[in-house]
Formats: sequence, structure tokens, C-alpha cells
Amino acid sequence: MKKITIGEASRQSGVKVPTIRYYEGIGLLSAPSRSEGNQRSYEPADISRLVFIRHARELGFEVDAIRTLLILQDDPNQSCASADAIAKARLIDVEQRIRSLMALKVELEAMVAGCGHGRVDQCRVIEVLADHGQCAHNHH
Amino acid sequence: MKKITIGEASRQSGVKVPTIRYYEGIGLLSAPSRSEGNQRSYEPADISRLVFIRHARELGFEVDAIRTLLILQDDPNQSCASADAIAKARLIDVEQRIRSLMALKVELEAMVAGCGHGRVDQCRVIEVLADHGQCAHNHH
DNA sequence: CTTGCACCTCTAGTCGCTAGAGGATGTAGG
DNA sequence: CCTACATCCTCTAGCGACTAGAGGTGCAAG
Repeated sequence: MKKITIGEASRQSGVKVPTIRYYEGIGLLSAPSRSEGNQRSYEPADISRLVFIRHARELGFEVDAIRTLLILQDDPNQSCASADAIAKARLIDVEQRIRSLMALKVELEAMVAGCGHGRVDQCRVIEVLADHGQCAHNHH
Repeated sequence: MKKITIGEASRQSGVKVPTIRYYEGIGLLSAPSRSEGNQRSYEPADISRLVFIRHARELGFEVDAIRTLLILQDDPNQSCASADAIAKARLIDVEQRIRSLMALKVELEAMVAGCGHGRVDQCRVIEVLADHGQCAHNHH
């Protein structure tokens, strides 16, 4: 029975120490047992859970979505329809973001290309920002 | 001299009323004159400024960056090198975000496609989240 | 004159952490 | 055993960019 300190858990999971305590506070991670001196003592299962959370966060899932995914993970007999729905919603969101960012990219490229590196009154960057009508994404 | 109320300014600029007040509070917008009854009274120039800010926010510029852009806009004799630099930095950021999101998209698609719509213990969504080693972006 | 909307200020909440204060614990060396 | 030092503890406050709500005032139409 080796005791895993919060620092060790952090190193193994890649989740920062204050973030681990934060996750405990918001109920994503259940409170671990404590040492005699009141220090948190984790088990391997907690590390797995932290890795799960970190990975989901990296994929942009919100904490509420992760909460649901963790509940599903804890009960393997359930249908995975919810997990599927959450992942699909996230996929749609990511696709939407990519589309917006592509539009932004086009507009920013035009701004940067149009900048004659002269004075501000000839600068397309400022001009485009000031007058929405001149810009690439006035589709709304 | 028609007086523009904050509500009218909001309608014309597309910036919400509390957000206009917020912008005034953080010094993005200078405090307008007031009516006898202490109500804010805007001028057309303020509307242009709000449109400028809104558009810049839509393009993802941070408030600090917008502050700099507004200073540049107010002094058209300045070199537009700063504006150019800010726009270029933003472009690089957007490109980076697009790359990350594309990687995410690939991974989420694999998750969704791999979900057999059965029980959680056969669900790739949960599985991939639990085990980083199985996923598409373990390049770090 | 009254109704009702728009306006005012102020505080607190959102999300997902992060930083810092001020103190206790655990460990390694002398 | 003592000391030094890293790590741990709790608690509160701050970040960015708003948003929501309470509690009160102004103003225009009927």
C-alpha cells in the first residue's frame, strides 16, 4: 500500500496540484483518504480518473459534460447513448468553431496583406475594424 | 443635436446595454455626457467606436489589444506598425487554434465512429478518454 | 395621472482555474 | 535532536469579459 501524495498524483496525471484540489471541491473527484497529518492520499484509480478528466478537458469538454461521462464510466452496464450524444455535440461545436476561425483567418489575412506599413490613416487593419461593411464576413 | 440613449446606441452598434456600461467602466469608451435626469447621451462617434470594438471582439481581439488599436485609430499620423503586429499575432493565434481544433475533430470523429451504440463498456468514447495511449493525439 | 418601459447604480455570479497568504507536515542531512 | 527545506494544508481573492439581478429613478404615451 504505497501512499500517493497530491504532488505525486499531479506528476502522474499531468493535472496541477491546485487543480486537483479544485476538482475535489466541485465534486469531479471524490475526497481521498488522509494521512495522519491530514494530507491527501490517493490510489491508482484516482490517477486514472484524473487522466480521464485531463484528456476530456484537452478535448474541450466542459466540466458538466465530464461529470456525465464519469458517471457513465462508473456504470459500464449503461447504454452509451449519452456518451455518444455528448461526443457528437462536441464534434458539432468543434466543426462550427473551425468554420468561424477559417472565416476569421481569411479576414485577418486580408487585413495584414492590405496594410501598407505606412501611416494609420492608410492602414487596412484599422479601416476594416472601423467599417464592418468593408470586411469579408459581413454576412449577418 | 439628437440625443442617443444607451438603448439606441445598443441597437445601432449591436453591443448590449450592460456591455456598453462595462466598456465605459474599464475605460474602453469614454464616459458620455448625461441628460438632466443623469442618463447617458451618446454621439455618432461613440457608435462608430462601439462598432469598432464589437467587430474587433468578434475577430477575437482581446480588450487590451483593442485598447491599443483604439489609441492608434485616434491618432492617424502614427505608423501602423503596431496595428499590423497585433493583427499578425492574432492571425498566428487563429491559425494555431485551427490546427488544434482539426486534431480534435479527427479524434472526436474516431470516438463517435467507434461507438457501437451498445453498452458503456464497449464504448470507444469512454475508452479513449480513459486511456490516452489509445487516442489519435498522443503526440506529446 | 398612471402605466410601463427604459434607464440608473451596485453587487455578485459565471467558467475553470491560478496566485498568494499564512501555517502545518514530512524528510534528509548534520 | 535540530534545522532546513520542500511539500502539504485551508482560505480568500483574482483573472477575462461579461451577465444577472436587486432596488430605485426618468420619461413618454394614453
